Formats: sequence, structure tokens, C-alpha cells
Amino acid sequence: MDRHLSLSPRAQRLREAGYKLTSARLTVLHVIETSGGHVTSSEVLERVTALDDSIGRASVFRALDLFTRLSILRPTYIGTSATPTYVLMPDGHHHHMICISCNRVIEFEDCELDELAAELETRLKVHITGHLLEFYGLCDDCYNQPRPSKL
Amino acid sequence: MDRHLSLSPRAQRLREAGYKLTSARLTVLHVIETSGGHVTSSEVLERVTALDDSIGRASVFRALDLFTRLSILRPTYIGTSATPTYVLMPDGHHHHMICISCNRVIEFEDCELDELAAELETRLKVHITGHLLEFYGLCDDCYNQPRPSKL
DNA sequence: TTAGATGCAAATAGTTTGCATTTGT
DNA sequence: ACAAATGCAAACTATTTGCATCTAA
Repeated sequence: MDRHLSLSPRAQRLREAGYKLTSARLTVLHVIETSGGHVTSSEVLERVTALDDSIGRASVFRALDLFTRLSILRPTYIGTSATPTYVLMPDGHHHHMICISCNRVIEFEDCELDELAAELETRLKVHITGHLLEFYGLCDDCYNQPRPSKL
Repeated sequence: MDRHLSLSPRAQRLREAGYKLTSARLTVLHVIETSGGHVTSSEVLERVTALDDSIGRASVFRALDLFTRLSILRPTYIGTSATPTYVLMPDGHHHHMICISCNRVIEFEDCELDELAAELETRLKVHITGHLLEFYGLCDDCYNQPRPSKL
């Protein structure tokens, strides 16, 4: 890898944590960063292969795992339970609302959890580095739609 | 099914939603309710089979899906990415802290998200029925442990 | 009675492994 | 130079499917 030109902040974080900046990892990172915040593992696999088919399946999964451990990503379930959707955790956190009918994901920024986080750190004696907040319900369209099936 | 004796509130909810109270569903429900709030799909499968090996795999997965759609459960990732862990959503919500080193899960009750939920309902024009809040970080033990590997 | 659920077993899909080889640093 | 990471392909695990049969309401 010699494209030292445009090291994204996340790539730098990788290096600082002592991991090698390999082609596989950088490609996975690139795919994730250009995926609007949500990608399933299969989508990542597909897009990585499309970009460079010499990158193996296993390395993609290994990268996803690594990024999860580094709190760069977080897997979550949207819709089917077969494949996780990975969401980017820009500053260690992510927040969205999932429509349980059409599976649309609506992101939002604000959450006032710093205080709660601080309180939990003392109360539970833990060291918090990030969080994910998900709301579930119906989006406006689905709410107004005559329900096709019971739910 | 004729054990109308002890219909758990969740079983009643099932019936009210128009679903049949079948042996498969009630068994899965029972397993979940006696699993301390966290079970992987494989654990559910295993325990259901142990209780009644005439219940098929497929029905277990179908039940897990149904309960998820009804916001009785919510799949999440803890540790490995291969199998989801299902958490019970007692009143439509659940909160916990996951240690990213030892995967211990520490639950906590309070969260002040009602206000935020209400605000989002008007701002995003959605109808919220539940939420999941997860914090990530290190538990005290892991924090004090000499780190075995870089993280 | 009958739509809704089921169990089965086979098909899919998704993920992980061991190991020889390659590659960042 | 050399530990770390990779690609491969096979093994493994998890989930879904189609359909004939069964069952709760």
C-alpha cells in the first residue's frame, strides 16, 4: 500500500492502534465510508470484490470484526436476522429510528446521553467509549398505509 | 394447546394481535422468559428442543421473527457476529452496557428518553413503540487487567 | 371448518478455519 | 527481517424454503 496521500482519520486511528494499513482493510474502510452509514456484510463483500477481486472473503470479515472492536462500526439488525447491518459510529455513537414495517432507517443526531454515560461510569464502575441508540416504530408512510398484515 | 392456566402477559399480547397460541410459540416464549433477558438463537433452539423435540427448527426461527416484529424481542450483537443475541424488551425498551473485551452485559434500568422520543415523533413524523440503548466500553475488571492484546 | 401454523428435510446463505504465502513497517 | 495479515477453499454454522399435514379458534 503506497497511497499515503489520503489517509482518512479512521485509517490513521487504525495505524495508531498498531494495525497495518493493508489493502484489504483500506478497501473495506473505503466501502463503508462511502455507503451512507449503513451496509450489510453482504453489501460490503460485494462492493469490495467489485473494487478488487483479489481480496478474499475472510479478510473482509476480519476487517469488519476489527473495526467493530475499535468502535468504528457497530453491527445491528435491520429487517432480516440473517445478515447484520453495520453502522458507522462517527464519534463513538450512532442514533437512528427503524421503521419496523418497511425497515427504513432514519438517522438523527442529537441525544443527551453524556450525562447518563457519566453517571453510569461511576455507578456501574465501567469505562464507556461509545453507544448506539435505536428507536423502533412506524414511519409516517407506514402509519398512514392501510395495514396490509397484522402487526 | 390447552394450558390456558398461566397465560403470560406476552402470550396474551400475541393472542390479541390475532396470532394463534401454538405449542411452538409458547415454548419459545417460555424459554426466552426464563433466560434472564439474553439468549442467542442457538441457545433458544437448544433449549426448545430439549423441552420438546417435536418442535422444528423453522418454527423457532419463525417465532423469534414474529416476537421481534411485535417488539417483544430485539436481536443485537454481542461478541461474535455469527449469531444474534435476543434481548427481551419488557416495556418496549431495553438498556445495557456491553464490555467490548469480555462481552459481559450489564443491564440498567433508567434512561431518560421519553422526552427525546416525543420530540422525535413530531420532528421526524414517526410513531415510536420502543427503543434499545447500548453503551460500549470496558467493565472494571477488563479495565484493570493488563491488556493482553492491543485494542 | 378453515385459515393460519407447523415439521420436515433439503437448499441457501453467511461465517470461520488452517495454513502456506505475502506484505507493511 | 519478520510479525502481522492475507487469500484460498473447504468446513461449519445459521437460516430459510416449499409443501403436505395439523391445529387453535
